[in-house]
Amino acid sequence: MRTVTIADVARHAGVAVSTVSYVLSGKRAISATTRQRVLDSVRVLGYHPNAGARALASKRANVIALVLPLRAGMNLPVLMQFATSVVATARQYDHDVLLMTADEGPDGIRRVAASAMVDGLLLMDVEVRDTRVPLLRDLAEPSVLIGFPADAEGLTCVDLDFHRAGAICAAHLAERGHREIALLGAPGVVYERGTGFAERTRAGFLAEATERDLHAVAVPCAETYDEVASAVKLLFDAHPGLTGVVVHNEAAVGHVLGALRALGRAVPEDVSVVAICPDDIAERARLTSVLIPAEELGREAVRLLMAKLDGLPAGSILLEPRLTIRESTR
DNA sequence: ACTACGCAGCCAATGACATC
DNA sequence: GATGTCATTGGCTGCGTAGT
Repeated sequence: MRTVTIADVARHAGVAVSTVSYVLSGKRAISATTRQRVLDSVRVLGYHPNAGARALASKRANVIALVLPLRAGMNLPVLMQFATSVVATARQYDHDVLLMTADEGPDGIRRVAASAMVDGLLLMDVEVRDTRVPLLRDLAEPSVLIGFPADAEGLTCVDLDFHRAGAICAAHLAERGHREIALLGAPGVVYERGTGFAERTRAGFLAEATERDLHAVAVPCAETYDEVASAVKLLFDAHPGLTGVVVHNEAAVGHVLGALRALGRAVPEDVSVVAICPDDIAERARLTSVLIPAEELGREAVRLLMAKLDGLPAGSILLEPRLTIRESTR
């Protein structure tokens, strides 16, 4: 059976092709009776617009690219929260999402953008010196970054204010009377790569600790139980007076708690723990935490990209972190 | 003023035909 | 036979306008 085109709908409804187009796009007023006749024909014939033809005529693909590197040390559940939120929000703006991983490198981004396959790009896991950033400046298509590169001039970026997040955690522990605190961060490779959020959390944490005259250390943290356990043991061997720990590593949170238990240190009686992680993880373990608002970040990123597609100015956004106090700190 | 129509144009792929 | 030129094709959008 031949696919149904807009011409079939027009014939069936007894109107012009352009009238059908206007009914469907809503860009011009069409009388209620004509409108209903067209919509009935659409339903009866089972018409769906041809995306290729629509892109040809409108110069809009109604597709955005989500560039997601899937590098070592990334936390997949959090990444999926972002991706889900991006796809759902894009649908609200009548856009679909093309998922790109990093295997193809900058060439892949260039190819997809230059071929008019997508109208705009969303980049996740942006590094401080991201090689993709210079490319984005040259591209005709608008883009939004989730994460901040070193030089964000002329770019639209969205992120949680991780510097503040690190500081808030240190401040909370200080207010609860802790004098010696530690940050267990992302895996080492993440710092070596220059991923902004990891570095900024550490900087904010250490700066706030210095400000409040605390003794503070920050160490990277792997994700298998054995590695976490030995890191935690080393930490307490080196700093026996440690009573406050901030964990900025979703995958390691559970292991850190297990390792503390194994060392005979009770939470929160002996050690207070603050996590920077999605709410569901913190909720499950009743941890005091700063939420990573993946859902909101994805939504805001799409919103900004859509604004840019409409030619509107779109400034960068830093979301203010919020601390939720649960049972793991005292 | 309002409604709906006609038609040019969007761009890459393909076919028809001419030239080397 | 390979190569070049040009018109046509596809589904849809949106400007300009005819008919009330």
